Amino acid sequence: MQSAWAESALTRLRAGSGRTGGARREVVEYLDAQQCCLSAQEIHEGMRAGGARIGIASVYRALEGLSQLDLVQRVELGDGVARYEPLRPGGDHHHHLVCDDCGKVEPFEDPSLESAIERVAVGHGYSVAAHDVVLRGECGECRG
Amino acid sequence: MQSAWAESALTRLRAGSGRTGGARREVVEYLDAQQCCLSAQEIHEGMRAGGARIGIASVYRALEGLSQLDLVQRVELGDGVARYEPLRPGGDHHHHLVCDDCGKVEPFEDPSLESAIERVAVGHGYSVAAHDVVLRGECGECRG
DNA sequence: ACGTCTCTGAGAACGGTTATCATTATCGAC
DNA sequence: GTCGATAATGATAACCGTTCTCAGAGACGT
Repeated sequence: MQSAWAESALTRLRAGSGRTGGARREVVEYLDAQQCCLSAQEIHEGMRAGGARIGIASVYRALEGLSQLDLVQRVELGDGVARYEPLRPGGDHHHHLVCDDCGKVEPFEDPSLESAIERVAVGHGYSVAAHDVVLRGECGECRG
Repeated sequence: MQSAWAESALTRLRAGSGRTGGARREVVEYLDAQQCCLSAQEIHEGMRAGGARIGIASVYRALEGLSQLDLVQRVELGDGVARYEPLRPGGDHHHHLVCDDCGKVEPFEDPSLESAIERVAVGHGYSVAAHDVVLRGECGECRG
């Protein structure tokens, strides 16, 4: 059973070069089961733990291809590692709250934030393809 | 002639350990003359080009200290390198527009964006210490 | 000026990401 | 189904930004 996202991702990847090897398909399926962003290394370890014999290079290649097709969102949370998450059409567009203490990452969405961003982009003559908003601080638990 | 920011930065760096070597002072002075964000390597090269015999390690150390004191803002634009810019009190709090084509980085500020962020933080019980907003796309020139 | 202790700078080490390359697997043609 | 061309794969090396190490230099109190 595959979601519409996974199906679309495989189709569009295949359209690029005519072929789809096993590695890219497995990456798509693994990503499809995730809720929030993961680093390339986490994806690699998770897939190996699940029995896949995939190489780290293939994970990066798959993510690069998916990113260029706007099928995954590349997210930088400020710790120097890139994270990735599926970009489902019309779906749950969100950003991230990061706790500096415990490292917890929490998604959020806010329509007024989105409209403010859109206003800025238009006002500066930009055609904005992507935007990241990262809030860092202390979460409720760490504040005690 | 030093700005209030440079003076405050040197005073507060000195308060930390009691001493201020030449390297940190030169980094502060160099940063003080900048308009927008620079990477550590750009800062290093710029200072060497200006005749300073500073090592890259000292640049990173100075930036780390300044960052902990909230005297510089660390900015990630999504290309995997950290950039830094002076954080002047009460001043021009801004975020960045990045052109995917020509690489141009342009600052912007938007009060309604700030208030939307503040609302999100409060709503999630976070005490937000910092936030980054990065918009990526094509600038007016590259769109033709 | 002296001694102590921090800062400094060169280079090594580190970790995430990208490039290389021999091998494997896919897909169309037959 | 088999074959051949060719893209994908995975192990490893290379790369690059950042951090660590350490001997030597410099700053500060006396």
